[in-house]
Amino acid sequence: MPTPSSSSTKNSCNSLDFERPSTTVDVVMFAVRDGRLHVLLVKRADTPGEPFPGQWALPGGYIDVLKDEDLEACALRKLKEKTGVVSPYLEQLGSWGSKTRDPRGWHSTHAYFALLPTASVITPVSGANASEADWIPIVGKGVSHKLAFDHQTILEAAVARLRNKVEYTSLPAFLLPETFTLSELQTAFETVLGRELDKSSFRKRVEDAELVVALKNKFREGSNRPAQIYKLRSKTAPVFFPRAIGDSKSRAAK
Amino acid sequence: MPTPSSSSTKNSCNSLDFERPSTTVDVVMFAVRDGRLHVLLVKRADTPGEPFPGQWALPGGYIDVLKDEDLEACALRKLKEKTGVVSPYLEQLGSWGSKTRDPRGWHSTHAYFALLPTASVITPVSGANASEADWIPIVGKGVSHKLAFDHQTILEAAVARLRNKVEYTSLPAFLLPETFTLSELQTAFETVLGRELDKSSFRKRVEDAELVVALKNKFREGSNRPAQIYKLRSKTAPVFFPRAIGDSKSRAAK
DNA sequence: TAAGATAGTTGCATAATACCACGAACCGTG
DNA sequence: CACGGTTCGTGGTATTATGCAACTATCTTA
Repeated sequence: MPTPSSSSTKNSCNSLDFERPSTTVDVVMFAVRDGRLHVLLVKRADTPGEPFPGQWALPGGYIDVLKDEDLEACALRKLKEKTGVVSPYLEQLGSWGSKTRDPRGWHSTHAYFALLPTASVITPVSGANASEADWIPIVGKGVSHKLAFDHQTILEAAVARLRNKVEYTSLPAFLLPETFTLSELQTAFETVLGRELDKSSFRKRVEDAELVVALKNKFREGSNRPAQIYKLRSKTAPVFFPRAIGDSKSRAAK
Repeated sequence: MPTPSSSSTKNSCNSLDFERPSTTVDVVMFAVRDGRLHVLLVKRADTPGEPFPGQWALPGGYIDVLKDEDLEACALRKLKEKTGVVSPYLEQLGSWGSKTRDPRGWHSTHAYFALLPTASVITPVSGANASEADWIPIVGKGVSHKLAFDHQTILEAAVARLRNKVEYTSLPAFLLPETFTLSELQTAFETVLGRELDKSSFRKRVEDAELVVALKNKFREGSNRPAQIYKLRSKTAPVFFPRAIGDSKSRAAK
């Protein structure tokens, strides 16, 4: 993760030029491990002079104007560097920028969030060039660590967005391996949602939306009655259900 | 709208420093004029050397690291400069950044979209310091002009987002003056949606969501039967309806 | 072979909307 | 001052996707 070598306070030049804010890209990467939702966080270097040394932060960093063609390419690069995954579900989350969010001066960040299939999580973290990294479980609105910068805010926004979208999209499907049973799919929804769902309703919904395709003669065996194995009809495009799941009371903002 | 005085190709300094992308904020401002949805566009200066001279573009420009506290403040500043409106509905739309979207080099922009009440549109455009500006009608997915940079893409994203949100939120209410009749409210929805709605369903929806409050003994007179006048229960917070409007077929992406 | 567990189905209740029809209040005209 | 025309406002049934509950099916384990 690149870092400006001059971490001096102001980076404007002799400047008739406008002083320009620094720009970063951060990625909130979600995955399910042993039935719980996790985020990938990195521990910042303990170098003095660097802001928030030794603190947990979202993976990300400065845009490389030579390597990165555009914002999404930059996010994908960081994703690949950290997890090795090349084409996960990736969505722009929003951007945060202010005078004060980074002690080095005006910074803005473009935040993305990604959903990684469980398979790829087995490669937990290559201890790459950068510092430590680990999967941290989501607790409540975020995570039980203090995060660097405004990453707490960003993470909470990502969790809120994901939880909200579960209500009417098929996003949790992207947290599963290529093939899965309907029970596993339902569990993924429940994990993200933090609440149990009715089996019958869930299956009708999935069926009517034509989200999945049954694999002929493929069954998950070993645990009692064998379960039909399915795959997604579209590996990349999420499905939008006609109505939100859950009772109208539980739904609220954004 | 500020512009870097050195419009030379590269703006990195002597630089051990990382070369950093330029950052702008653009605002898609919507309003309803004589029954049609409009956007505010500005004509770029005809200065040679400037990219896209004389072309229509979204209002926006570079972040002022001295004046702007954060991104939203920057968007609000531009809104006020162009329209005089100080507290409209404002929502972050997304960000676009790439090596090629601005011929001067790596640029990224933070895009917002705003909904302005019809009253404030009477002040169409102060010909302020900058160049020409005008309200342009939305046709189809966007506007029938060629726009500078990737502003066509951004505008289309804004229109799509607005149209999508009409289905399940009360956003069009922010396009109306403080007080209005239910018919006017419905018309605002229809204007944005581009399709007619059933009166009975619409009113039940609005009623159940407790979106509006009736003003006792206030009626719009002059046109046949007087109509009850209402105001929003909350001037700032949108309401989320329990289900999407319209038949499930018409609904599709994002 | 019976008990337990997971998979999968069926039927009725519910909630918010679509669709259609009607009543209410005001405006113009003759 | 009756009467058609227009806009405002409401009420009734149909539709659709979900919630909820009971039931059957198939395998494992003892």
